[in-house]
Amino acid sequence: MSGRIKDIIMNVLEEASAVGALSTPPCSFPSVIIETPKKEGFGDFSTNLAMLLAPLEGRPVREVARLLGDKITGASLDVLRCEVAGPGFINIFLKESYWHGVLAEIVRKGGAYGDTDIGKGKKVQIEFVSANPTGPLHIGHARNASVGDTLANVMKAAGFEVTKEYYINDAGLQVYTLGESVRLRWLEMHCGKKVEFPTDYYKGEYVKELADEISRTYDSEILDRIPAGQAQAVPLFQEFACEAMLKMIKKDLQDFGVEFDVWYSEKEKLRDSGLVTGTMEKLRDKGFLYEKEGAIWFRTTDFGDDKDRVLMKADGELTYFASDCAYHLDKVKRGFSTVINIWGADHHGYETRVRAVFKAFGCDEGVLKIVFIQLVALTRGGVAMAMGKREGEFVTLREVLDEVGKDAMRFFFLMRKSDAHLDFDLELAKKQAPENPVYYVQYCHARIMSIMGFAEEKGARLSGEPGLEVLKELKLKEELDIIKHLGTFEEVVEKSAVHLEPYRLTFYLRELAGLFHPYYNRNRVVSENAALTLARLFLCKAAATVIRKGLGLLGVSAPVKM
RNA sequence: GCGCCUGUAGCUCAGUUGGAUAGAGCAUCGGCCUCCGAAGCCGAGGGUCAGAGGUUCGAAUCCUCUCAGGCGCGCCA
Repeated sequence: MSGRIKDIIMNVLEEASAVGALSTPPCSFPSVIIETPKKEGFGDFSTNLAMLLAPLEGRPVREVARLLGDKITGASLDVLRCEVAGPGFINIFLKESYWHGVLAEIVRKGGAYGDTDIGKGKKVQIEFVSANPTGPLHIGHARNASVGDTLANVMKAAGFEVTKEYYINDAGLQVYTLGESVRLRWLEMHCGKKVEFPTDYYKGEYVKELADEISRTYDSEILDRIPAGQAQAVPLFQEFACEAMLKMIKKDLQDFGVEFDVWYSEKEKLRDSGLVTGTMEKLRDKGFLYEKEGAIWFRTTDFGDDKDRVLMKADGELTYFASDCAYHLDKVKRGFSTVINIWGADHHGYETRVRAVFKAFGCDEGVLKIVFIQLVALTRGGVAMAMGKREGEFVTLREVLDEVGKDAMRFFFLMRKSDAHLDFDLELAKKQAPENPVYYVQYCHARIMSIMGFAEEKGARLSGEPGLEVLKELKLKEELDIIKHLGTFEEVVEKSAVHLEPYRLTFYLRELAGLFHPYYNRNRVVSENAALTLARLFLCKAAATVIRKGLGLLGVSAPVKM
């Protein structure tokens, strides 16, 4: 909404330069920054333009500010007046009619309000969650999923073409270990054998469940005929377990409101297809590989890494990193202009390594963006809860989902910057009480819907789009404040997308609800005054629309009743 | 030891990317339902922005150093 004002100012600058009122040529103008001041009395918008321009002009700041202020006032009927304040800010005061126009536009756009085209249809890939299919998703994955999915929604709204992708790490040691873990449990539980269970194997209860399941699925004779040698026994267990885990993960995510466009199998797409070995050959041709102690190394130190990395181990197995080289190269080949990885913060040491791949192939490193997600500290009524997959004691996404629900979870996970620690208290998230912020916003929506229902009973019905004659009834400061806040929604969506910071949405929505609730408490929407009632109903409608849209981007429901 | 992240009210965090007198929520205390949803509202107290320098019209924000906490530093993923 500040865009129109910005245009006006840029025109003013160019014109002033053309007629000689400014000596600075248009090519060296500072970029025009419009702010919405946080203080009352500083106008609707303000700009620091004069402070940046004055040194170039070689004139006093206030003189330049006054000159520009006068011209801005004259340039648009929407501008009431401009004031020069403080060290040289130009504070711009707009007429009420400007804001009525903003409200009308929001109502007209409806559910499409908030959508912009700054992404210009650029292809973006967001890879997130990508948990190994070696166990159920835990609470950390839930945060990752919330951030990734909301970021995808926000970027779509901002006009990017987004592909959501889950990388399935279904080759290598971890899934092998899972298969072995299940096999050992099976031997123990269904063959009555005494087994030594290695400490670094998966110990969770779900491993035993898998052992049960496999014994039900397969004829015991088939399993019995498996020779004692592990190498042959494992594939059946491994595939079975991996598939079962993946199925569970997909179901968890679906119930959490997250759908992926692509499930990318490491085994199928990278290993079996020969993409990994092909990529290694290319690296070899470029001279970045060498052999040492029976392993094949990638000289990532050429690209800022602090040590070289193994691609093929001495035992002939490929490393996870080998796959990742091929995977990231493939992402670039698929034509994405931006590739976003959402990683747990414990992976940050991995970043330079992956960037080395881009550099080695001469790819623009700027296409890779990594969002780090800090750990979630889970508490119940303030008491810490244990985490950690290997220990077999972890809180799963499913448990929390069943207990507190999708809405509270998704909202809570976006109440903090991704790279900040997050305290998540189960008792609080569950509470249907004022200290639970998700209800504060949802309640606002339900309340507005209720008001509109009441209005309809009284015979006040909204139809079509509001004209300025109708909206001119909205004169209260509180009403204009709500419109102004509604007017920044597009900008919030854009900034969330561009800065990869979807958490901005939760703050925005809390602020919006924080403006509406007090307004409601002090003023009647539905009253004897028909004209005023109509105008206020339009205001309500716009607020509800934006809340619904915002919650929708977060993957949180906007209930009509609660 | 090296690298990344963090340090703002009692607690949990914002702070429009360098702007004007640093803001919310929770917690605490005191008020508000004959009237559209009290899951709400109104009011009060609370600060050496970890510390020290520097950059400039101007710093919570940028640079350097120190202190404190978290994470990472595998032929694991």
